[in-house]
Amino acid sequence: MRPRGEEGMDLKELLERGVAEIIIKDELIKMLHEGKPLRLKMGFDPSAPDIHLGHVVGLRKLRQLQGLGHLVVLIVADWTAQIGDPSGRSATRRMLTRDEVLANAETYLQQFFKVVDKERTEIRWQSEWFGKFGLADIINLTSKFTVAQFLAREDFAKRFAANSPIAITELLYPLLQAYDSVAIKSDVEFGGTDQKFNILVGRELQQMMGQEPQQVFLVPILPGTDGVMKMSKSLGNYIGITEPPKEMYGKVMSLADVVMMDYYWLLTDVPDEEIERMRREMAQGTLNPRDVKMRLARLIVAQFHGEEAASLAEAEFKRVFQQRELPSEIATVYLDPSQYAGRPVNIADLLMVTDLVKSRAEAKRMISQGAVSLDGQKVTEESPSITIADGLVLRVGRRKFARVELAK
RNA sequence: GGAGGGGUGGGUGAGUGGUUAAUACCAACAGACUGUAAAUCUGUCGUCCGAAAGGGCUACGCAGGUUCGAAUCCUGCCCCCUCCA
Repeated sequence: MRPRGEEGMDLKELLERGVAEIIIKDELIKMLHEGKPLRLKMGFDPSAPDIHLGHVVGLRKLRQLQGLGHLVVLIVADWTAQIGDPSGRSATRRMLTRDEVLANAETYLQQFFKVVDKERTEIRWQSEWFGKFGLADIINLTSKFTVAQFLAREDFAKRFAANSPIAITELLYPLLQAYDSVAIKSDVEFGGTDQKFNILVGRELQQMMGQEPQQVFLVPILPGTDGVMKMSKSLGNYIGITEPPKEMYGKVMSLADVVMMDYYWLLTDVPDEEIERMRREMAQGTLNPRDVKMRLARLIVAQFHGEEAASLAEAEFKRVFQQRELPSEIATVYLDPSQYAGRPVNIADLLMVTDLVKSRAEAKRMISQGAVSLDGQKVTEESPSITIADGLVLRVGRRKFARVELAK
């Protein structure tokens, strides 16, 4: 599934809708009018192979520009991934083996091409050029920049002022990224607003090495499902593009209302005027935000799973969460008859063996909170036992279900 | 090389001998309500036994020790950070 409407998309809209900043916009427009295919640089860190909606914001822009005939150059940062981050501050940036890099790259590409056109993409491995880099090359590279230049970056300046550590590798990283731009002769580099500094370093290095400096295309950072922090896997507030339709739909529905319209703006093709209209009508109270969010959920699921899956996910959502009925499919757990047939079974035990709770303590908590039901009947006793009948449906809270059956 | 600060439950971060399974905030989970898995309110939030009352076990970087009793004191070790050189 690909975002719709990218072919022949209005240039003005392409450069404004869902865009944070373009440096230098006039030059980019000029380049786009010249008609020759531009090289659109996008980097990928193989230590984090899963793509979530936050990444999709930029990928949609790539796709739209591909629609105008331009070429995406995807850089697999295999070389830096194999160095790792020796500062050890982040467990996510550990050193990867060659095999891990390859496996992650494969996963990534598979997801990447759900949004970006494979036919108009060139894949480059960073080790192509850094593989033959020596110490002299690195010193040569660092000699082109000063500490003052780096302190111009707000993040570094703040940390420096606050006596917080700044690892040398953190200074090296933008240089490597900048050299990538030189290596592939990038015309435009894409990234979130947090990449501004790094991408600008790329511009400078290209100029120093006699290339035309790349343009900088920055997209806004997408807020996560909590509506406060940026979407990221480590914060657990993300929606992955390979998540199943139901899950994806549900997660969109769990978005804080305040960021709903950002999602429309950044991740859908709903026209600006219509977004404005919805915003207005919700403020007036004539439009139910729930319906606006349901439409959003549907649009997003459809992008990755198709219209049909989106409809099914929506129907399922209505059934399970709005009407509190059972989902269409419930996993069946088969129990050993010699242990469970024809005798009373403690419900807490049953919740354990069906994996609906993590511990007996949790099971008791759930029961006392009135979260447990059997065939739709709420469990109210403190320590209930039942005799198992085939097809019995257990429910814990709103989202967890299991059907039990005695194994034959 | 020298001086100092610190490692606490998913996260931030209190707590300097007992009433501390450990304040608070965030996240998470449940319930109510609703406009949705939004917002709000209430509750829960190590685990095992127990219907419950209650009782075990495990937990404050690691290993020992002092003590009736330690996250808190002592010793050693590991790790992180800051400053001076």
